[in-house]
Amino acid sequence: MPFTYQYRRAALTVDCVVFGFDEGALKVLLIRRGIEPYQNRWALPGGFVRPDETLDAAALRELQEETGLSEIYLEQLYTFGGIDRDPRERVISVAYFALVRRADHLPAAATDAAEAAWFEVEKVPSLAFDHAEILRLALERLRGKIRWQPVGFELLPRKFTLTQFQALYEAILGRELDKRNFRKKLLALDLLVPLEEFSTAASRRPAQLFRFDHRKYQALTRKGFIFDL
Amino acid sequence: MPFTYQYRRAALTVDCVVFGFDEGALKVLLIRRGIEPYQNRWALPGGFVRPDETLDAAALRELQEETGLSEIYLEQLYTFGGIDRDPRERVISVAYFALVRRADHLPAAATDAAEAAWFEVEKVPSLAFDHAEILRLALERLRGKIRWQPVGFELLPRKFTLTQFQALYEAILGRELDKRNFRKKLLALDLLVPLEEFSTAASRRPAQLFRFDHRKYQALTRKGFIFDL
DNA sequence: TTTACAGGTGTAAAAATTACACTTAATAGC
DNA sequence: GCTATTAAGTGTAATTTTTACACCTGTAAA
Repeated sequence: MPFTYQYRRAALTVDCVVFGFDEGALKVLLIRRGIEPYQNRWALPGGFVRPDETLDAAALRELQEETGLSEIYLEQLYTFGGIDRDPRERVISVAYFALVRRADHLPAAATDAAEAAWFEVEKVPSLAFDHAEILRLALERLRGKIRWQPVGFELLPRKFTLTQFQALYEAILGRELDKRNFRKKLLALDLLVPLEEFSTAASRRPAQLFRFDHRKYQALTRKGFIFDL
Repeated sequence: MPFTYQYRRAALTVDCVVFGFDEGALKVLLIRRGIEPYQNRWALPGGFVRPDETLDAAALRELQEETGLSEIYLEQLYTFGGIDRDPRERVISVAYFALVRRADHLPAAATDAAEAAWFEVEKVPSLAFDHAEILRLALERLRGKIRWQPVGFELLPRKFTLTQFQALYEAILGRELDKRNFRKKLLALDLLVPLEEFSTAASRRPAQLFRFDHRKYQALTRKGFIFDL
């Protein structure tokens, strides 16, 4: 027990709200806790920040360890410092939210023994700690953010159709959008590159595939832009 | 030295970016550090979070102690967890941003021995730690936020003229706004209550005074509204 | 060959935003 | 007390943006 301090110190954790889009629904990745407290309850992936690790690095590492995810969009959300968040002792949690391409990653758990699963955001079970509140805030942030920055790209496969894109936005915003107006505005941003390919999968008319132009996106992001639907 | 842990633990602080509006300019409150590190440098007001205190409570307490401010708008901004932020040891800082009515409060320092002063946001001196980055982020947040929520009210006296309001927005956004259009949009929000009073101070035509309708504001805030200028 | 189904496209009406200039009420200086 | 100065206050027309809306196309399955 080598580390002693004059005053009590809180433990520091990160928790990640990982969103994915699949089967037309917005989903969130949860893990089932193997230990007390809240044993067997579903919770957000997360864990302790190591002494020589930045907060961002801790969030990335935990995601990698618990879910096998890497190369994902990650952004700090909010820091939760309620006194009795954790029944054991005082724990401060820096919450992150992440967006992943479901298609790129394994269906559910990856490495750890812990069970992991995707839940539709409207159908999550009772969560451990204050994780329900963290999830609520993350959803609010995602819904707000998506109107300013087309972060939705992070949730779609690298090649996608406009219909897929619209379905994603409708799932996140929870309302229907006009097809023609949606396409008009989206293409007007000049961020999509039409490919010479068409989706073949479905048994219907093939749809043109697009990819996202990261260069133009970053240029626009620096200047700030509006993407209101 | 009674508190011992198996692993090293970071210290936890709060830092506050306090904005005020005065003499037509957006200002930020800084204190001069009395001790090392960065002795005599200007820094954001802040300090350690106590073991039984929420983060919000710590921010309010520090503001009260260091600047005498109370009853102010306060919002969590971001958490800074760089490894070498503080040369002494690892310190995690939860940054807040605050908006205060300059007229309601003392010109500068209030209680502590430390010197405190307001600086125009474009003319801040070199700051201690990573406080320049925190300030930069707070400014960005304020500029973004003010376009969605009329938080500017928090910076003005309780009774104000439309010209004062416009000057505040111009100072924050850093560009001139059209007087007629500004008034049209602002009054269309139906959040201002015209008073039967007129400003007498200046040596010119008296301007009508308004106050802010908190009830309508809260109702609108719940639904979400846009205030684009 | 027909049917089912998502893909794809343009225009007109309505609403919001922008640009713009003069009169008014008070004080200060002569 | 007359004049100059200063900010207060006010409306409309042009432009731009947003919204609402319906039919034809291409493929696969029946």
